[in-house]
Amino acid sequence: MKPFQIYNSLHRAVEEFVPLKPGIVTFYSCGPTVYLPQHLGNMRAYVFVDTLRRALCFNGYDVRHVMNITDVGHMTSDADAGEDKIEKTARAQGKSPREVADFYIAQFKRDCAALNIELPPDAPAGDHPAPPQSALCRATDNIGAMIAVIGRIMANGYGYKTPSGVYFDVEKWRGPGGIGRLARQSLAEQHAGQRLEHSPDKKSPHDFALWVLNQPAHLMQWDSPWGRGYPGWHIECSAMSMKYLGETLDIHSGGLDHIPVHHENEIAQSESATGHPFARYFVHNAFLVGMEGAKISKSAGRFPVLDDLVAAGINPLAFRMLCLGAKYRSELAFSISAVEAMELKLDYLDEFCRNAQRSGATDFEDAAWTNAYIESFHEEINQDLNTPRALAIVLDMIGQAYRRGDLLVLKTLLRFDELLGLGLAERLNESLSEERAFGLLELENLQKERELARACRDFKRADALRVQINEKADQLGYELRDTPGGQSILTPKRHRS
RNA sequence: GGCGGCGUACCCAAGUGGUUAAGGGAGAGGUCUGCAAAACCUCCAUGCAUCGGUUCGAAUCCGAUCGCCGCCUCCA
Repeated sequence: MKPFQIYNSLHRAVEEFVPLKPGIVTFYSCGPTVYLPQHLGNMRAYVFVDTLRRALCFNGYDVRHVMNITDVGHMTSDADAGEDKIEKTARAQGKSPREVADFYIAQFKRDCAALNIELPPDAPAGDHPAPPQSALCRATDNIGAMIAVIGRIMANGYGYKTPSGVYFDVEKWRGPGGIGRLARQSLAEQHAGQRLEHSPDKKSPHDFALWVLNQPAHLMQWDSPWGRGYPGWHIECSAMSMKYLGETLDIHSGGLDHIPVHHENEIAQSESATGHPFARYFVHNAFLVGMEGAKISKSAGRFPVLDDLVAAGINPLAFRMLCLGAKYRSELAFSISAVEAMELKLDYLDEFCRNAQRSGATDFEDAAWTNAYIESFHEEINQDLNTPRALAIVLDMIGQAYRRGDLLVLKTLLRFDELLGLGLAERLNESLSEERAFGLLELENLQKERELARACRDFKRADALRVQINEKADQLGYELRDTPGGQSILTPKRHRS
């Protein structure tokens, strides 16, 4: 089996993945900013993060995963005097910033759960002598860690204090490649068009805030060695990744849009503080786009959220499958019909699982012919997460199973689903709720009656009974279907069949 | 103005130098079935925005043109 390979934005190439410490991966993901619901574009990013995490686990790595939650410090503009987005929402809704953040964090977690995105456990609040190695951590719980990093940057001479804040001295920093290593864009090039506003306190317009001072209107303020204020918008990632995962990360993930500014600045800050490389692999996901090919974004106003799909009666996991149907580095054009096509296929997988179980697949080892599929599946995953190919292999295997009349491939399929995360095992094992079980029991008599009618070739009566049964079964999400053996069965209703 | 990306069938989408251009949806035909449904089978791009070039050979490399999009402001 070829080793896991991933596209590294640092070198713009697909590279073999080799962790710093054998068997262990430190993985930091840029998480949500919680002042609005996460739209489907955001959720695509987290499906990608989850898929990458699963792929690393699939390859036997012990993954230590940290994701941040930005609940302070994102400005409505980068002019160093903009309004904090969370505070803006708080004012608009008459809530405290913490309440706003809590609300959207809960919603984020709920959406992740619906998509089978496994988040790291909540980090304990406050400073701990031995912080956990996987954590979902909030910026406002880690102000101390941020101040510590800023202190190191200052001590190393890369920051300077002014009345409006503490800034990072971009011109002075000459780390490997300097600023622009990731984006491959020199500072001169970056600002050829000059859209950046100058703050009179900055030595250079490229300098960015580490700690903002003298903004009395801001609700969220903390004391620091430089005065009362709040952190700049890049420092949390440097501080929290260091705190939980160490000074050099194996993998740092985020959206493509983070390359030129956020990640550049993170690298500069972190490396000027520690003197060590910040992250060995930077991975970035491409956007979900609308039908016109335009980016879906929070600032653009209208954007679909997971609840919109749920309202349309679509299984959220169909959206996950849609994401898996395209490479994470390709733009994906979103449409309801595209999700529906995937939902159809998801139903097909569920149906296969039930068929396989009925034929006793849970009691036997899988057929030997699945080995070739296991190998090629793993190979595609290790090839920079080629999930579309992997999905094609899964479907091919199932078609093969039906064709051979040998459904003993359930274990293999469920093993694949550990990577795909479509929840096949959960739905298969989902025990019927009492109410539903009771309802189905009631239908069994009618079902037997119909079978009798069929045996007597009284098809008129059989069809009438089927209509009657289906009317009731439909309410329970089931439908009647005849099997080749002549038996009739009640089975979960397929979507849009 | 600078940097970057994309353009593959009706739709979504793999493939980035080499036999017949993955897979899915939609569509057409068929097998099976009392009928339905499910499942399976067959068909569905001599062509990969356009035009040139390199090569024995290109969707894949190079150049030009057209079109779309992203970033350089908060953004996955």
